[in-house]
Amino acid sequence: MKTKSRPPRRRVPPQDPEATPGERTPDRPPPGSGPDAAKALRSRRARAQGARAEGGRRRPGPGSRRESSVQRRLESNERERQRMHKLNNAFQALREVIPHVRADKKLSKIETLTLAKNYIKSLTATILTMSSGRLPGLDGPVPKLYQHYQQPQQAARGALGASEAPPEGHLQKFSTQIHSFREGS
DNA sequence: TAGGCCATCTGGTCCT
DNA sequence: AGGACCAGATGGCCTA
Repeated sequence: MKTKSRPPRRRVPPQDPEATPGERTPDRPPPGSGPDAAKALRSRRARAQGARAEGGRRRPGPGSRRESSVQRRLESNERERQRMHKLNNAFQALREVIPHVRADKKLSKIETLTLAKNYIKSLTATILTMSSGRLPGLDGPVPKLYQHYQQPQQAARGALGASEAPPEGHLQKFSTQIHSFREGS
C-alpha cells in the first residue's frame, strides 16, 4: 500500500563535484540542432571528458580556477534543486484542485497531469453544454474565463481558495474517467 | 526481488 | 556572462 506519506528524502551526501560522473552521458541527440551543432557538441564532449579524466588528480589550490568552477557547480545544483522544488509545489497545488478517487493515495506526477487534462476537458464540455455550444462571455470584450487563465502564478503559489474548489455537480463523467485511468485503461 | 516513482546531480542548450 | 531549462544517469524508497 502506498497509504503512508513518504518522509522527505534527503538525497545521499551531496555529491562531490570532483568525483567525476564518469560514463554518465551517452550520446543523446542534441535537442534542436543540425549536423554542425552535433559535431560541435561531440568535440566539446570529448574535450570535457578528457579534462575530467585527467583533472581528477590535481588538487585545486585555494582560489584556483578549479575550485571556483566547483563552487559554481554547487551553486548551480542549488538553483536546480530550488527550481525542482517550485515545480513540485506546482504539482502539489494541482493535486489539490483536481478531484480524485482514493484521496488517501498521493497522485503521481503523470497521474496528476493526466487527470488534470481530463478534468479540464470535462469541465469544458460541461460549460459548452450549459451555454448551448458557445463559451460564455465570448461575445464580450475579454472572456472572464480566459482572464482567469492568465494568472498561472496564482495557482503555482497554491493561492486557490476553498471557494474556488471545483463544483461537485458536474463531475460524473470525470469520475468515470478517473476510474478507467485507475484501472490502467 | 522487480518495477515504479522520485530527488538529485550533471552537462548541454537556450534565453535575457 | 549567468541563470533557466532540459534530459540522461544514478541510486534510494516503497509496494506488490
